[in-house]
Amino acid sequence: MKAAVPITVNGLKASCSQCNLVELCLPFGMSEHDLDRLDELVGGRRKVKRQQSLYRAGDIFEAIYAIRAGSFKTDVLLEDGRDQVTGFQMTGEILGLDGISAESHSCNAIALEDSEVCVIPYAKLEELSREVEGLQHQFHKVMSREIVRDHGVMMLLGSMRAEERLAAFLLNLSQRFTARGFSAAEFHLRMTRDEIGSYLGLKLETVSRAFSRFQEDGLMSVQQKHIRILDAAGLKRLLQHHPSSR
Amino acid sequence: MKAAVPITVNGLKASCSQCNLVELCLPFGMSEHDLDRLDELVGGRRKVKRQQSLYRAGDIFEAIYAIRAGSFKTDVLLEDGRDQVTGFQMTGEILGLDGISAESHSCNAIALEDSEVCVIPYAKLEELSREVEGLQHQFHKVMSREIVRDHGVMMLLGSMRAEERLAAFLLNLSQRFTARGFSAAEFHLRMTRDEIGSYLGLKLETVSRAFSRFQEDGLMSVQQKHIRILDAAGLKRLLQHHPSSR
DNA sequence: AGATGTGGTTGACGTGGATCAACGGCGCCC
DNA sequence: GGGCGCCGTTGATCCACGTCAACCACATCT
Repeated sequence: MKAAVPITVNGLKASCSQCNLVELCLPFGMSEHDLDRLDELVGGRRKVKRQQSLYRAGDIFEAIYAIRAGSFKTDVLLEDGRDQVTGFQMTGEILGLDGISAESHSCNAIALEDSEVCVIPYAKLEELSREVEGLQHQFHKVMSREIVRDHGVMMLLGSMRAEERLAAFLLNLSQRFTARGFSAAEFHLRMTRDEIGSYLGLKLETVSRAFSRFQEDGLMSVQQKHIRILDAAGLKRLLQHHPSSR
Repeated sequence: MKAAVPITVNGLKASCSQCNLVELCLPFGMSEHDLDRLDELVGGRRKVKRQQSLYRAGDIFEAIYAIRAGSFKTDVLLEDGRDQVTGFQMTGEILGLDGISAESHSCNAIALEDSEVCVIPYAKLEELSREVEGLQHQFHKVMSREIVRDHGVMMLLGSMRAEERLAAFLLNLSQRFTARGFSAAEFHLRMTRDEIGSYLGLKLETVSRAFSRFQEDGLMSVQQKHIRILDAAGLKRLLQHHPSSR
């Protein structure tokens, strides 16, 4: 439990070289030597309470953010009120890359739980990555990874059926929890059925039914947001088959 | 009409500063001074015939490409044979950004017509963008724009109905043709109904029916791949309404 | 403990788009 | 110039998912 602290930039000097998330975050793969130079990179930290936004669509773009603790969703809105969750982000992942192109953000980033981010002023990032080759390279990789990830989601939305989508989603979560040292099989969903549905292009009832189906089939146990995967291989098998390979 | 030339890197010295696509391509927004430095950037040109690939998923990543003439599609494949078109690219647009993250390409880039690209060796791009601030900034914007574009497609795939998807697609094409000095209303589709369907997460029959519907409703005239938009405002109106705002 | 609200589950029913099938237009190539 | 193959159109039918509605589980507040 953390003490209650107002949601502001705080003066605490953040240091990438000291951070235990270095293996997951922007500096991944950088040399010790280059890493030392990053101490000037992080402008500060910022806490964001559950349901509050780190930035909103239209905000001018000044910084990107590395998640230090907690998790977020990003979503985009259409004029007519429809919205779509474009991603869920966890510790070590980078938020805000969408803002570079238009110098203003194009989506909302909202905390799914009380969270904390490192603020990386973009001007400083560009400046430093002109000097530190490793940083430049890693930053490009992070952006490219985001593009590849989005292609995966497009694949999912464009050509998978409901249960396949949910299976792919859960396996992806599981793998990301594993990378963070948590159990691959048992975890707590931070988002609602509605948010999962929005991300997967499904209605919340369909998501709920797919969960029930997986449970009936012995693939997993589901109690509200608490998930335990019992048969990961079975879930993977769901993805290998054509939708209607009659 | 160009003379037939074998599909190889040719020795022709490409020059961004002389290129009439500069307003659309990577150097967009760069100063005259910075632009001069780009002459070392482009490694050469490469012609790609219709249906041939510029690169394939799994190829090691060495360069990104700027389309000088023609157009491409990119697609990703699932193990089970399903595939999904992730984008259509036209002159001035950049291909290959997906390759940076894993140092190998994650999708196929296939020419929709006989095309030509500028080859931009990635190592050289990183090197030069450490020296030329304008280039660094523009490159980041191009990557970010790709991310924003992908979010738009996710929105489309996740929350629009068939006719809305096609309308959005056509309006997007129209706008990109306009930016290239072509007619906003009348153009030639370079891709098949099947490819459009794959991109939009629909079957080719559904795409065909939506075209027929638009024609019946007087929104456009369609003759095979030749499209004329008669009522752009009507198409836009299709996008403003909820799917089932009963 | 009871009231209230948010999120999740489940059932009954409707529908948009997939599937299956037949056919038409057009270019290409022997 | 006739046959072949690809692409596109259209109709009939089916089904996965959406919609609508009722109900339940929990958390929070008083």
